[in-house]
Amino acid sequence: MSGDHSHNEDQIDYASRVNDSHKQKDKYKEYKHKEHKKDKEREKSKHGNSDHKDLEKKYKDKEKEKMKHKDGSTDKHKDKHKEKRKEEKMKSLDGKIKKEKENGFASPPHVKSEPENDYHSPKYEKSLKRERDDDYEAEFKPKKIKTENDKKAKKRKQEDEDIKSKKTKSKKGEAADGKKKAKQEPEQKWKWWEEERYTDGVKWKFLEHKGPVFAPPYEPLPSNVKFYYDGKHMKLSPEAEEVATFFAKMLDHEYTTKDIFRKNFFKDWRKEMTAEEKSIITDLKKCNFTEMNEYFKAQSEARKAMTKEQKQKIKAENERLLQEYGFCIMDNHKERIANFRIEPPGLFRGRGDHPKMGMLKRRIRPQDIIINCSKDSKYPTPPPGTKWKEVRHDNKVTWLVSWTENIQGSIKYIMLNPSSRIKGEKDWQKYETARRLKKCVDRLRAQYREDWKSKEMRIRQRAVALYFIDKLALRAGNEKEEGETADTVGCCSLRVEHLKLYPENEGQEFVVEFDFLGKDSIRYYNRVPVEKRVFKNLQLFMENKEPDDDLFDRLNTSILNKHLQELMDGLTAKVFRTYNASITLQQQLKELTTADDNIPAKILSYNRANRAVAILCNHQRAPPKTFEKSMQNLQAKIDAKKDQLSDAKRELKSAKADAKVRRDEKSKKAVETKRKAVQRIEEQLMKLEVQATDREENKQIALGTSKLNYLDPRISVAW
DNA sequence: TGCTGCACTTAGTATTTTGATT
DNA sequence: AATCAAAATACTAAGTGCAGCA
Repeated sequence: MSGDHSHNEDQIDYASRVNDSHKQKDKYKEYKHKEHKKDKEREKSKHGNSDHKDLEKKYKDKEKEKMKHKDGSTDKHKDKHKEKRKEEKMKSLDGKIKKEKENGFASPPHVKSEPENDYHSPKYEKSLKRERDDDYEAEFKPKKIKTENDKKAKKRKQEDEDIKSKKTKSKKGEAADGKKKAKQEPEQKWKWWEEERYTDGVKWKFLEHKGPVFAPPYEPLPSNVKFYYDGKHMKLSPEAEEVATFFAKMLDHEYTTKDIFRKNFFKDWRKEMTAEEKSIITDLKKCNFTEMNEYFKAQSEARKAMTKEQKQKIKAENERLLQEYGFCIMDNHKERIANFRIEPPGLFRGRGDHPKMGMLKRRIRPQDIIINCSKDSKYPTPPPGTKWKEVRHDNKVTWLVSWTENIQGSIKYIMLNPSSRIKGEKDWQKYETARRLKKCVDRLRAQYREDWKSKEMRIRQRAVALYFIDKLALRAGNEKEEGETADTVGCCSLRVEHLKLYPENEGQEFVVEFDFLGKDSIRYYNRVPVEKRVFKNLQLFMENKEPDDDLFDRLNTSILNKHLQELMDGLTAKVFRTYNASITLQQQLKELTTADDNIPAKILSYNRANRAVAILCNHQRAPPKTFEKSMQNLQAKIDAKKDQLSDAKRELKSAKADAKVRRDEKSKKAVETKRKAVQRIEEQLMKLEVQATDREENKQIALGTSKLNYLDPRISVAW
């Protein structure tokens, strides 16, 4: 990697959501670190379903398999499973895998239900830590590592099981006490990543599910909750009332102050009114929803104040629903569905300056629903007296249910959970592609640098765009329909008005300033020095153009992607984001960690690295609502600690003085104790302070997204 | 070549749960 | 037991990219 591609955080300056101007006052500072957050995360990690971590394990295993193959096994399949079995010893599932293999994905037979909670030992990660000096690369190193690897794997498995079955709460120390008696797991996780994938476009052979769960019907308000128009009480028809409640529920939200939102809402609301209502209600400003609003607030208060039993009951009911509708059977396996509930009606909450915000999102009925399942499955039954729009059997797609949404006219789907085979495989592939990119990225970079000099405008534009995508991790930037969505852009759709060129800026040459709204109307602001050629090209591209003209007028995403496809199979613009996020993580980890750091220090480093990635990808969030308050609380804690510290110090002093006079064992001991106390408090204080800085720094940065979508779990595992 | 529709990933926010602390 | 922050999860909007068509 050439030097100018290292993404360091000072490249990226400050960014914020523009449509929320009060939130952007804080400058992005040099980030510091957080100690405990991750600490806790790892140390405890009780409840499973951390899909991500789960995946880490899967990848890990899969990789191991690959190594084995390289080691010269001939018959992939069998060997694979034999070895695996051996490894897993008595794990009770002998033959299971094999069977699956054989009857492939025939219809029903017996279905194995996967334990839905995939626990994942945090310790497991630790124990792996130095296992491999992995590189973010497709290179496997079969040799020596293998044996060691296997051993550890065994151990890890045990731990894994152990944790799983025990739901242990105690945070154990180091890996040492991890592997007690490994309990036998009755239910074995399905290791889809050890199986063959479908090749042709087929996504499954058998699919059975119960269909979606519809939103509960509207419950009219009690008669004492009134709506007033122009000061006068007015009883609304149920249809109009329902829509009114949508608005009433949002009264505290900024949305309801926005003109577009109000306008759209009012227009759609009127459509639901009776002729009479329509004739009376002509001005939203004269509508008084406060009683309704208060009613809903009271409702949610009441819900919070419910007794344990009541809460239990609701929980149980949810659980029942989940058990019944939350799973499907796909190719012999019971898999979790991500979103089995149909989106309830409400007001559309577009992000940024969305022209359609406030529009009524219709209630979805069975006759809007398309069911997808296999022919030989038991079809889901529509609610009594209703019909599905269609039942189809398309095994080239992964969705179970779809419907067309009325705001944008786009299609919504019900699909599987990320832990499912179908999603996991895709995710795995994504990182594989990114690894392949690593192998040829140098060549690609050389090429686009060359292309900056091309005689053809379209090639130059393509090359510069690619440079941005690579260096700054910009998104591709498909064009979008004007007026249908918020005005946001990505690389290919950048307009002249989105960048400023400075031949000279703060001591640096050829600085480009980006300022635009990207996905979700998150502001991207960055000032970055570029190479002279790029700069000259940009000047050229911007010549004689209006601010709202396209910067790359000879380029769009499909041209760019077509080009990328030629350079490397499967390469598209977004692969660069994955690649650069992952490589940044890896670099940062390398840079920040020293081999013999203690655990907290390592965790700290991991967090920093993670944050660097989030900054690179411009992942932001609105500062949490309770931010100010929680900050104050923390500050109070710090102050208290400080007091405590000075007290302790004083005590230490007097103890010392005392010891000097008395010169006996007892007083000496007392000094020691006091000294330790001071030390302890100092440590605690430091921790708190770090926490404070960290929280401040993290205010606007969202770490989750990168962790979830961009960072190859193998890097974390290897580390 | 451009357009559109579809399928799927990525994203931020809202809500719920957890677990630590007082 | 009450409170609160953080983590996990639910939700759904907003992207990407491809295929099929004219």
